[in-house]
Amino acid sequence: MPVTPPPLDPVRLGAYFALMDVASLLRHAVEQQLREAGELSYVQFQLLARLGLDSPTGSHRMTDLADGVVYSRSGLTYQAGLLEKAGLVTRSPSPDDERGVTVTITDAGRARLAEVLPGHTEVVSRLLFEPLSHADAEALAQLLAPVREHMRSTPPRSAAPRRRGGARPGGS
Amino acid sequence: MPVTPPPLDPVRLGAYFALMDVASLLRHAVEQQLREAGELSYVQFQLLARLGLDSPTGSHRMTDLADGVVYSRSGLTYQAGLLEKAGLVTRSPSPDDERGVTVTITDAGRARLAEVLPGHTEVVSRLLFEPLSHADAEALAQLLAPVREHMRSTPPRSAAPRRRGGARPGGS
DNA sequence: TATTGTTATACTCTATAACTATA
DNA sequence: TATAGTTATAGAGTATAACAATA
Repeated sequence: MPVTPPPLDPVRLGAYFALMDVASLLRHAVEQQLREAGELSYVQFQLLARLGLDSPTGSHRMTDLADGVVYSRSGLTYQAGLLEKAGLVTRSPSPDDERGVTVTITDAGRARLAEVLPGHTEVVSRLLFEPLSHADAEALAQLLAPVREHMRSTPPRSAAPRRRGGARPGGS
Repeated sequence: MPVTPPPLDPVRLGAYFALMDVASLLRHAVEQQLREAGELSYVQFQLLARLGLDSPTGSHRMTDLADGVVYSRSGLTYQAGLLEKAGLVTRSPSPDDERGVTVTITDAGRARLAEVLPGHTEVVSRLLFEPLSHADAEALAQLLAPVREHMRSTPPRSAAPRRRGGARPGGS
């Protein structure tokens, strides 16, 4: 019998809705730009960016790639499949673990990324950062960093995908 | 011939990705909760919340509802249709403008909202606000408020849906 | 037995364009 | 002619479950 939690105070409620609105509008704009400039979905862009910018080798295991980008394995397989079909990545069995698949960005993938990046930057700068000072941006980053870590380390509350029924939060 | 815009500095880049990550994780969690607790999508929840919490009368014109919640008219029609089918809202011709449609939340809609709200609050509190002080939340709200306004007032850059080809940003 | 990844499938959501009706 | 909304339709994306293969 869960006790009714205290409702969000107006300040937090406002912060929550502002966050969702801003992210939603930004994502919509960014997806449009990515689509028009390079036929990429945002998820595909994230995958390419991880491979091309984050990784020195240009490679990642599927599992590592999934982290934070996608919420189901099959979703990642789907997106990676699209990228592969477009010639932007290759997939090959991981050398050390035969179960694993290593995804590697191709030259075409890097080229596509480079093609898309300026416009992407432009949209983000214009939409998100135009009304923010550099100090604001820094403050924003520092506010959100611990939240991101917290979210990533917090179990999704239905951690075990093996359970059959799952806990139905039903109750009254 | 657009000059290559200056790339985002690391601070802004970090803020951007943190924002997108946080919002994405939060939305995912929230959608799951809404679905489990009340068979609602996030968009449907937003619509109900606007009608039930924002509006004193419990009514809104479609056009007003669309604002910021949905990016195409047909999308709103679709979601409003689902809500109506579920008995959570009603739709009727607007009294003053025969073209318009007024959407009104029903008692069942309010009940559903009340049913879902505690769990919703709980998820947001736990995921988003646990690592933030009240002052942090306030700072976040104040940083995002002008961004939201800016985004809302910035034309989507392809304002005219009448154009056929559209400008292909192609050319490298 | 646990983990990695794929496949099949079903479903939700979104967007475009064509259309109707009122202002 | 412009605006409000609906419909038809098509496509993209997601998630679940069953499956195969390796650790």
